[in-house]
Amino acid sequence: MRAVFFGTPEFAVPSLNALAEVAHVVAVICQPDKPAGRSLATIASPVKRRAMELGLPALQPNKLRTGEFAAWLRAQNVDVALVVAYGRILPKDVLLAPRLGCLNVHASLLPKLRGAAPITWAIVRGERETGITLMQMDEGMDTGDIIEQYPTPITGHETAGELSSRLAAMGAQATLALLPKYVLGELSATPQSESLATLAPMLKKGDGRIDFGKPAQAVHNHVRGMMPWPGAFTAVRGRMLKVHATRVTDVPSARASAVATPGTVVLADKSRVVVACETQAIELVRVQFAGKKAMAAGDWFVGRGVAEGDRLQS
RNA sequence: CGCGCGGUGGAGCAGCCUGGUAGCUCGUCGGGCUCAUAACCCGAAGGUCGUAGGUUCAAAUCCUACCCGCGCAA
Repeated sequence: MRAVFFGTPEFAVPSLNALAEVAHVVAVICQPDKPAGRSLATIASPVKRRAMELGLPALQPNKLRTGEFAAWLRAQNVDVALVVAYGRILPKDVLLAPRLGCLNVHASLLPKLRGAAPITWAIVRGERETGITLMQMDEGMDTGDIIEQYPTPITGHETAGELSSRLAAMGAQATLALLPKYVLGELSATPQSESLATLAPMLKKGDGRIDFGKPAQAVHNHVRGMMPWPGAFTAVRGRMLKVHATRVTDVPSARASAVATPGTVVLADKSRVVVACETQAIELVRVQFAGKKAMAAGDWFVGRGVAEGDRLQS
């Protein structure tokens, strides 16, 4: 089997490894390197680095819609293209270039959570189950016919980063198990049911801001979902505060009578810091100020950076 | 040269501007108290103040260079 791989971030690396095992990978296509990091140094994407390790040629076209790229792809004479978190919409001529079209590993149980950030939104919305879907790509945003799905439960404490690792591994398993069969024509595909579709839009600046006006469970889901990127945050005493880990709890009965406007610190001692939410309360387990390292809530209190009655600005 | 912050006993911080005995809240260890407590009381150990130079009678504090950690932005 001859194939090409489209992908860019860490999530796609296991699938690239899997593809390299079951196919002759003619080329790896990823997004152009961009300046990143504190010094604005340009760093190669995880997929590009892995491609180089595997000795595979990496391409980083700036534009796919010129017709030029599709022509090049047709000339490669591949059976199939595997697309995993490439980060760009493929035009029709590219989709049709491989003999059997393009397949996509998507990190949700389609038609739920179509879009760029399915893992984050699965956690933020409190889904109990998610998974990966192998599908035939069409021109829509994650609207293609489904070949196979692998479900997995979402535990109550895992972050988007942790779930992402698990799903990336599942994507690799799917590639390993299903791609050869697909190329042999042994698998069929089923259209998605449009009525069940939901969206998982790309994360924007500020999506990480915490709203304590929601139930504690929702705040907890938000914090887990935004971890490690873009990170959940709020502000205390005029300083930006990242929230790394939380725990749903109740406002201690002794304090229940206190003013518990959402966002108010209702308990702060050397062991924990608890903030009122719309219902119940959220214990801030690990936090971080701009320019500082992450610290346990107890250390935050011991250093006198927080006290009962402080307000966190949602 | 993208912007900014920080590196002080094990932890989180103050002190630096206006050089001159190492401070605060915890933790640890020993002892005491209590039916009890992530409680309280008494005592103790533990620090080359990131590194290297410089200025000075004297540097955590002022100057220079470098190393490390981090936030924003991308």
